[in-house]
Amino acid sequence: MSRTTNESEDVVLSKYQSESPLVDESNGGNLGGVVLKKGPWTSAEDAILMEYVKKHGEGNWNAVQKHSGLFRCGKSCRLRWANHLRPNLKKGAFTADEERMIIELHAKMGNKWARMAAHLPGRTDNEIKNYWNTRIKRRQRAGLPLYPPDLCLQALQENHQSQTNGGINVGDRGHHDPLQANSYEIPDVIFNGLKGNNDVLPYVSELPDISASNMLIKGLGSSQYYSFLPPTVHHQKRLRESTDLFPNSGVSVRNGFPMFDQFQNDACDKVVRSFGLSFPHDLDPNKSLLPFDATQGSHSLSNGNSSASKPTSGAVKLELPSLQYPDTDLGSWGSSPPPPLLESVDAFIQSPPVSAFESDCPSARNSGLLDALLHESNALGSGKHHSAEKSSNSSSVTPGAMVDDCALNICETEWEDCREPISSLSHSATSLFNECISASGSSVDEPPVAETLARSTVKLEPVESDLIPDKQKESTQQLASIRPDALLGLDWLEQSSGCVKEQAIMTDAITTLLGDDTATDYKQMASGSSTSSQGWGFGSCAWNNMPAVCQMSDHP
DNA sequence: AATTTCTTCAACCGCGGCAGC
DNA sequence: GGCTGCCGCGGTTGAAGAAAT
Repeated sequence: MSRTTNESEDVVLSKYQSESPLVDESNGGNLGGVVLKKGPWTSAEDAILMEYVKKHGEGNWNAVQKHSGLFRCGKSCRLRWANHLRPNLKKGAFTADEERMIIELHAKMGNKWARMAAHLPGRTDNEIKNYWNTRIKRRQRAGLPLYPPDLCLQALQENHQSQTNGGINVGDRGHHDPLQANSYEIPDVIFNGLKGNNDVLPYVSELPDISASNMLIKGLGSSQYYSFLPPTVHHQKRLRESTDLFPNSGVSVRNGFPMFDQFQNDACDKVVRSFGLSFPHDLDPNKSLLPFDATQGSHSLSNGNSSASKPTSGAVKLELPSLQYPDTDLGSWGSSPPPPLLESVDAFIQSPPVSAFESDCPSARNSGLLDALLHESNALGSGKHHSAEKSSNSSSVTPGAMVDDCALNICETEWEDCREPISSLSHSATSLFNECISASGSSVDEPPVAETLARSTVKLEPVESDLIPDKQKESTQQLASIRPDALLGLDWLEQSSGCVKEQAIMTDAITTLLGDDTATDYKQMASGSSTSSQGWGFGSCAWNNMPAVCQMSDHP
């Protein structure tokens, strides 16, 4: 849609110069006393610009104003040309193919709109960007994952198979074939990308060779706590939104995602994307490395204070969060409440780093949380004769080793902050979990799951396990692996607090909120997938070993 | 029918990279 | 090496239209 204004066609440009409020009087907008116009382009201006480009070709945009009499800055001209006047521009809605392409490309590249546009002839970066943002917003509002739930389930099954066959190969990447990989194993290269994306995840900068991906990324990439969640019956509004999104879809959401068929054989993609985390591939598909890219699902995630603190309702406006996270102030780290780790993860999810294969990653900033942790670890470790050295020199450290050996002890004061029940950690985790739940089909009309869960988690009310139906107990055990607090490695806190039974509350809440059917589904799926706590605990495991700002301290 | 709210997208802004001087 | 100007990119804004109330 071009919003070229039609006003008095043959614009008397001088009119704008003198009268229009849409003049750029800012620096650079006033070239030699000429006030440049801003705002919507008129068709006359378009004509002038087109004429100019015909004569002089593209480029040298700043000369446009001089030579054509167009009172627009070069930037504006370039933009207008590139987005609207350029020949061969495709107008109209994106085709299914294009949509699929965008999704794929975004998974690979993150928010590299221009690069994505290069793969979509006739489309502009702006169009793609707008499309993506709109899509994210829509799906976010709908509480839907970017990717169809059934793919999550399938991925889960496949993952289970792979786990059954090969077990979890945590930390041993030496003989790792990425293509055959455990879907959750994210190579360290991801963190190389992270290091380059300080705005997004500043806390991992300058990480030594610790396999941070083991700590963090697996948790995010892990889908157990998401994909096992039952398929859903969307409530009306959400259903409408999803059908809006995927016009071809019937009741089944799956049908609305024809474009994902090609991902069917890529469990990794499915798992990750189902969770709303898209891991950009190496541009070389053969490598199939998975630089961390998490895009969708990011709003609940990224908005650390959204879901948990407010009832989830249709009225809740889920805005795209600003990515402008304040710079980390390590100086105040020790005293400032909750380490913004998950928020940074949230931000990270929102604006995934580009593949580490891209060379344009800026250098890391030595201001990372994990960096700080490591630093402290080293300090403490040297005192305690812990093998911090080991961790810092190892390029592949198992999560367990991380905890056992790394000595990344957080001082108690820091942990005190973490314990704050309504910390951003719990918020984020709850948001995350809420995302999972809602994506699984709970509707906005349903009780606010996350809030309920959060309350459960926060209150730590003891519940007699005897009061919990067996089925729920089952679920409880399963759920223990997927609870947001578990994901955050908070298990030990509860245990140390004598609140183990609180898990039951979670299950109770889940069962209540999801309803019997879905709860049953969930239980079936859980039991069908694995009875091994390790299998189900993978996500938990990952999260338990995650940055564990929370965990690394005095864990017994 | 009027008003409000939401969605979309064109355009702007600021920043960084690069080249030329 | 520093400065300047140009270009391109990605994030954000705000007007216009659509949908909901």
